Amino acid sequence: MDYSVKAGDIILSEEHFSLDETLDCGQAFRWESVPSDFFRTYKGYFKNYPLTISETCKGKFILHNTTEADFLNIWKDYFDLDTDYGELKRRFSEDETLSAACAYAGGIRLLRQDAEECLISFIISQNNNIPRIKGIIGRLCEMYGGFPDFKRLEGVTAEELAPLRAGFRAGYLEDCARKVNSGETQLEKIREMPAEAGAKELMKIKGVGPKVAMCALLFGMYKTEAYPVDVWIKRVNERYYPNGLPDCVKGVQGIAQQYLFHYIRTGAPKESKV
DNA sequence: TTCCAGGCGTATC
DNA sequence: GATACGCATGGA
Repeated sequence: MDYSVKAGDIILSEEHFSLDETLDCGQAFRWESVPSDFFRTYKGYFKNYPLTISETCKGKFILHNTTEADFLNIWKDYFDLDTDYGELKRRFSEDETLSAACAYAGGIRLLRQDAEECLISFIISQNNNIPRIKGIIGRLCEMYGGFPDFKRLEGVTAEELAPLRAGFRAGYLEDCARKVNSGETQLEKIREMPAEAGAKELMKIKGVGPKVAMCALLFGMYKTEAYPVDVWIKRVNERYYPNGLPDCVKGVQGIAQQYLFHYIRTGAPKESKV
């Protein structure tokens, strides 16, 4: 990673980074591609700090209207720019499937997102599709003038959330807000726990099962050993890893999961019937 | 019309 | 502990 300041913008070089592959791969739901003169431009947020970022060519980026202080304090961490993804991918290359997945979409990075936003977002994600998840979250942000933290959601009821059209998940959000605000669920303690113990704690919330808990830990608390298993990863496990994951992913299964998730959905050859 | 979407709660065995 | 089924909503 290398950067410079130029006319109020940050100019960033990072070889292992693609906006499409990182911001539109189902780990974050508040980034949208917008028209521009550049190869690609996205608008989105960390918490409620806005950013417009362009990819001008492979490995070259502009963070528009961004001070060096904001880059160093917010965006460098958010985009996980201190982690060497080249080194990670070299480790993954020991495994044939992961090697193919990294070759297919080598610009994926694991975002260091906000814990509260991720917990809420992945409760909404269950038995749902990505465009509709984005719609519900968009309406939530509209209702509260930005993504609400749990303090903002204190005492909220499923009825009050009806305009979101979140369906049966509204009741889950109500229970989640109540448990976090009462201190029954302590996210900062969970952040310090090993993933398995943290997941067990999160699963006391109604509507949080193993998959949502692991997503909250991986995406919202950078627990890289958390390995969320959804229908797609279940297919990966059955097809490529019937005897378990390879040793080379130890400790960073969650990052490997991102490459595998994207690969099995859009890149892997179709399974032929025997 | 039916099926599916980054699952989970509940009932039943 | 394993398995079957319903669940709100909306797009394909």
